[in-house]
Amino acid sequence: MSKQQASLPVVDLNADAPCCPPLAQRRIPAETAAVLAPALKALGDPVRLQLMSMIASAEGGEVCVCDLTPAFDLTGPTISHHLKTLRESGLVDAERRGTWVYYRARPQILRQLAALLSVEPAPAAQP
Amino acid sequence: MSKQQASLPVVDLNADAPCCPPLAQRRIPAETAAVLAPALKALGDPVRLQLMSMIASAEGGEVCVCDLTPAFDLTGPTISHHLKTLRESGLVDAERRGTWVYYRARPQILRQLAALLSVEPAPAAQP
DNA sequence: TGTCTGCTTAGACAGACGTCAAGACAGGCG
DNA sequence: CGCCTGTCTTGACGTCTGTCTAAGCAGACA
Repeated sequence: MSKQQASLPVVDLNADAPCCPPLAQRRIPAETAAVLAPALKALGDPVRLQLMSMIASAEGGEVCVCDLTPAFDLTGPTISHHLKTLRESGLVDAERRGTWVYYRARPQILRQLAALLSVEPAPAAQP
Repeated sequence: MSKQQASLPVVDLNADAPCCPPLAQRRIPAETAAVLAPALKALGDPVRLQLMSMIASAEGGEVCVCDLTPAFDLTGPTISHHLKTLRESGLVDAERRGTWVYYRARPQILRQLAALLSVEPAPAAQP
């Protein structure tokens, strides 16, 4: 097997380097949009955005579900459902240790999205 | 009453400076999530993400709807609907000039979102 | 071993979303 | 003035999403 195959995903969401130039710099191709849109969609819900923030900002890099659930006026299954969405988008990872399940962020994808949305610092009145 | 009223928007999406610290640095409050999530949701559709890219990267800073529609296998009304969604999220602005309607990006909100999703450069293998 | 706690899965339901066809409106041109 | 082109709005339809209750599963502890 060669290192790169044609069937490899067009965009590698796990790469450390930005996968693509900023959205405002060049028109992004349909394939890139199809890969990145689901991650943005996953963050497009207030509950999931807060969950993502709680996980990503957690000390030690991980947080127990038992600490996430009481922070919302939602039932356990609903929180679990949102966490599953974040998991399937590749934004977080879960691991069971004994009784509890711990979630941790995958900063690579956040970096990809931040790079995608980045804009030049300012319109900068041209000289 | 103090200078700030409770009814003021918690987050100013049009400010040039980032409204809030990165999502991974501190847990974002519910109000912030409620304001920013809709913008992410709007970008969470592949068609709208491409539209946003086409508008934001357009030369001259604006683009005619007549140039956007033929780029997709979708009907005019559907593109118009997606553009309306982007408009209502505050991501773009529209202006009619004669027969055609021109769209232009609002980079402030993109900046807010990029700042929100930004992560420290790398985990940096500790010495 | 039995039971308890914590998390996920399964099923159901109201509401929102993406898409299209048809109609309405604005502006240009013969 | 009347028609034509280009875009937006409206209404409809099927699908997806967010939420809940009920049930299932995994591990801990007496």
